[in-house]
Amino acid sequence: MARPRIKDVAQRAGVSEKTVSNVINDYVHVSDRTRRVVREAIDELGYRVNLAGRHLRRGRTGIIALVVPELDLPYFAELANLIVAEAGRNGLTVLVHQTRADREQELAALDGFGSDFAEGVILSPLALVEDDLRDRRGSLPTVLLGERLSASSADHVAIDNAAAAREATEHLLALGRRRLLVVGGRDGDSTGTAEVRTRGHRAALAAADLPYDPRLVRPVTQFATPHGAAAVHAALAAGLAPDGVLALNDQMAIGAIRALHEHGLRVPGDVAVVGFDDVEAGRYSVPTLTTVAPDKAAIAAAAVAALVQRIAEAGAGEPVAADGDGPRPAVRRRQPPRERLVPHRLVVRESTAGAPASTVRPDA
Amino acid sequence: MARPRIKDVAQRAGVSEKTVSNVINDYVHVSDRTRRVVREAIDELGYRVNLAGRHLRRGRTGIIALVVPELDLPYFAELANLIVAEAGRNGLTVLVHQTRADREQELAALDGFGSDFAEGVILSPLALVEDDLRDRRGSLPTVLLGERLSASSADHVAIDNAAAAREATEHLLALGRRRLLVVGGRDGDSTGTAEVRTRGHRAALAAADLPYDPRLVRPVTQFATPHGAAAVHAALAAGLAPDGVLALNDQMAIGAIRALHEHGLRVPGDVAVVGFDDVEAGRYSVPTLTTVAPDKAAIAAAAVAALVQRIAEAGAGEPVAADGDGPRPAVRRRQPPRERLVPHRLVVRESTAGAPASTVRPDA
DNA sequence: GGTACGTCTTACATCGATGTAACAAGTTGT
DNA sequence: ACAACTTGTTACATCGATGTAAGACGTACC
Repeated sequence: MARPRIKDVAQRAGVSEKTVSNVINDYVHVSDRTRRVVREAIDELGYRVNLAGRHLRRGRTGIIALVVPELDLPYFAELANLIVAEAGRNGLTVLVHQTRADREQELAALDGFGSDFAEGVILSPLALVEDDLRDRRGSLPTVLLGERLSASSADHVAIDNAAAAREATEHLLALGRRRLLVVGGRDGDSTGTAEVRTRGHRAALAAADLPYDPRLVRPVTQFATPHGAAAVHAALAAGLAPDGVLALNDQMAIGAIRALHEHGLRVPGDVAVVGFDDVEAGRYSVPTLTTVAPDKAAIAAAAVAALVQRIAEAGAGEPVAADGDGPRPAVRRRQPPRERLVPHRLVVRESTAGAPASTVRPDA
Repeated sequence: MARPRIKDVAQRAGVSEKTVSNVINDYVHVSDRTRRVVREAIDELGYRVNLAGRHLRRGRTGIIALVVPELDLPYFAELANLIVAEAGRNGLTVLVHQTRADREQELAALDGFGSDFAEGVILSPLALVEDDLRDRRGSLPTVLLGERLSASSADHVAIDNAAAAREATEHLLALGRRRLLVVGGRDGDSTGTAEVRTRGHRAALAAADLPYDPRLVRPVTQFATPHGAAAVHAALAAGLAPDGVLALNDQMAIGAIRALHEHGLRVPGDVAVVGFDDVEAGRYSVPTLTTVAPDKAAIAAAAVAALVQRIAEAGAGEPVAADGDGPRPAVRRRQPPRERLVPHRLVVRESTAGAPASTVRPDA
């Protein structure tokens, strides 16, 4: 009736509980006969190991948290996808949380949600400020994605946003576009994604000896499709007549294309559009979307690798499974935060090239 | 150095471990003074409850698994989003897994991934067949989404797919369209999504006294954008000249629009297109997409509610936290599987209506 | 004043799995 | 045949938190 325990398996197989445990964990010194008998008992009872018990004893849960602003933003969905897979390869299970860009939620995530369930956190912060990260007592191993928080004590994984924005802008300039609208852009010297990309954009303008018009930089409250559309509507209504759009993510680029369409402007004929992220939707939109493609698999791999290493470092100082009172292992020493830059490339498609491309054929 | 335990808090506060536990769990009979002292000790040490220990003792983990084919399919991402939120409201944490439509993975999910960590599973099956669900010994509480498996012992939540497909088809017929291509359709009498929707489509044709042309039903191997595009390419290449497309999800509809565009056909002028799922991409595509919109929030709510109930039923028969050897509670009796239909509605947009719609403005 | 009761706190056992150390058996060498 | 190993198995303590039952303390009432 109730779920069988190791004790039940042991009784049925006529061995001790520890022997069953040894079989389950592929301990070497178990005779083949015993092993077989235990396996049979396990099968007959439908026994499955209780992770609560195992985790308690082992001191490890094998669970990490992935914390993103919105899971239904395609960029984060695709990234979550890759991170779950990568974590699986490392024997870790991923708990996905979303914060809806709420600072309290992001702080809770850093704190392991008030418990020490997760062993580490991969966090894509939006609302946090640097002070939030300065002195975190709980100090759950943490890796940050995207936004950089300079004062932080956590590792950070991202593309070179300034260089990427600069390349995207140079691409538009090379096409002869001169009045470039930056959708989601924001002036300032903070380390936020919007600011860093805007600085890259300005660097490209400066390098080409072109003037910078602040009115063409349109901040948004969210990097979402409707906000991209609204920014374009507002810009056009304000009499600005852009011939190019640098949208700081693909969602906003798609919104921008939509808005341009509603104003009777052709893309790329009248206005060329570039996005960021290379989400799938941009590969099948009309027109297809030129975009800065981060190597998402590399981001996932780097983030998981960094977290695994941090967890190992943190665990090294703790008496994880040391019975008795032997001497403690070497004292843990916290390593300084690491910065990992991941490659990106500009993928040119119809929204800037104008050349018709054929849809990829699936299944041979 | 090492993470503080209840024992450490107790020592610091000068009380017993149980008293600390009582404070943490808001037990009533604790004096205000003691409560305050304990709270201070907790704060000073940065104590956080260890969930492994708590779960072991309580016999519950508060974790459910959500298992979907692909997290980066927008439909599942949006649904996951809602389910995570809904589960949170019920005090449950969600572990997200993806199966990539692999039968082994789906079976592993039903089995709780070989452990009894999760208390229940919400599964969107693609590769499972009915026999897989017939006699599951582990019998983790399970709720199925989408595909219906008639012989199953699990609850099921979905929209009325046949009725929805019928309504979508009737909409196309009402516009005067007569040669309707069914992208992703499939003849047969199974309970798979493709078959059920195709039957709904045929019912609409029959009700309108229109002939059924099997060549216009194009099966696909995956409900993904490129497959939708490929199906349209193939149909046009085969000389079929549809004036309407019923794509069985929005991803394929977007692929279909893309393919039609490449063939110089206008949407909806030459060909009207309807999709399923109402994903965000369809609200900002050019043209915007007419689609069958399932009430996703209702799906999430129904799925979580059903699972919560199943978990409660399953737990009722187990000696969850009964110390000693008192009499067991009443024997658990398994309830028959429940079928929950969730509302849907047809959202008419440009891809069939042709009337220009204005982009929604965000932020007031 | 003494008893009965209510409030607050504690000692202890327990959830399930596993590391440690000890102990049977069996093997090898001399 | 006996010591010195190796191999296979077991008893027991333990991870951290909490339910149970019982004890300590205080108050109220007769």
